[in-house]
Amino acid sequence: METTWTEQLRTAGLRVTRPRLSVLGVLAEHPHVDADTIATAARTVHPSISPQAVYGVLKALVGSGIARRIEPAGGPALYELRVGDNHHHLVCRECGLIADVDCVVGQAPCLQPSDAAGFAVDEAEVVFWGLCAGCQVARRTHVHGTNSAIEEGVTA
Amino acid sequence: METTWTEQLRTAGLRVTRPRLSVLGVLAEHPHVDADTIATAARTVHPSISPQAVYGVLKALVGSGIARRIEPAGGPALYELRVGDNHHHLVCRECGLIADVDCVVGQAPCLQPSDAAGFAVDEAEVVFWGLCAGCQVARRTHVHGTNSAIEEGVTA
DNA sequence: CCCGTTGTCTTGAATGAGTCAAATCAAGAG
DNA sequence: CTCTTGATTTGACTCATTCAAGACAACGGG
Repeated sequence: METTWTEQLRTAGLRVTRPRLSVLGVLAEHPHVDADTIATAARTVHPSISPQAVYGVLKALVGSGIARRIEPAGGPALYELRVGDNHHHLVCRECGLIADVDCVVGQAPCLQPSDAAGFAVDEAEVVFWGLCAGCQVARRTHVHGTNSAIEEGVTA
Repeated sequence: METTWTEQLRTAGLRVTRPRLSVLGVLAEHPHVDADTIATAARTVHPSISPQAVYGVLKALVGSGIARRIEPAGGPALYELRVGDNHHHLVCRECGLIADVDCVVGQAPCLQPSDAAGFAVDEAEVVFWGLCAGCQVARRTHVHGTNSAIEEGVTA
């Protein structure tokens, strides 16, 4: 898996650079991260990387279909490497945790709204909002404090 | 319809003020508008209204369930008065036009992902991305210019 | 193995949506 | 009419993201 990054970049017509490999490394470890977290994490392996380089890399990756950008309401954009399999997301209202959901309907699922109003639909984006397991427990225990750590744990 | 705004505000425990009625007026005429457009439009009827007042009003309206906030990726937040009927949206990639879609599956539709991963889901948000009728024509006519006017037309 | 081209990264500044805080103002109860 | 309290104004500020110019490095050709 790891060794294909170089090939993937080359195939996409992109040069293989340190910043790009660093960002890909971070994305592989953390399924859903924002640009700032990527920058911080990437710096442990490539200290001189700049925030703008991260934005540039991400734009290139998204543009060539290697990564995907998701923008949950009320937060910064997140990036993930899982592309092309039309999956959706569960977002925790409390802590921001994100989990993947495979599409309920099959391959091209929600692509048919009841009334398309003349639109040529090419993508259906589905976001499920709710409370993750951890935050449900925290709320039941009446520990109403905000455990707002945005961590990645549900990878399965 | 118009006369109930006052009642709606009172029922929600909110004071009936000029800025609030102005914003409600704009929202009633334009199904999906961003805060800045609301401010501009509201100013034709209440010239002294400030942008921050609009944000405050919108927050109050959303908080009490009178309005709904939607945040399409890559653009500012939009507001609409249609609430509580669990409908979704069609967004035009080209011009930003937004149309409503009634839910395909019924009342509480997409609320059941295939694998909830322990989440307690309380809302499913669906966004269909594509090209509106107008932009399809424009593209076929090889008029590849950007007709980027964000207007409301599909209210039906 | 070195060199030049060209795409990429760095540095620094700017934009735009949205928020926060203090002071003023007015809705509506008494 | 007056007072209380919630709403609005004004102004400064944060944060994510983008733009621009110059320095740098990947990699194909010599």
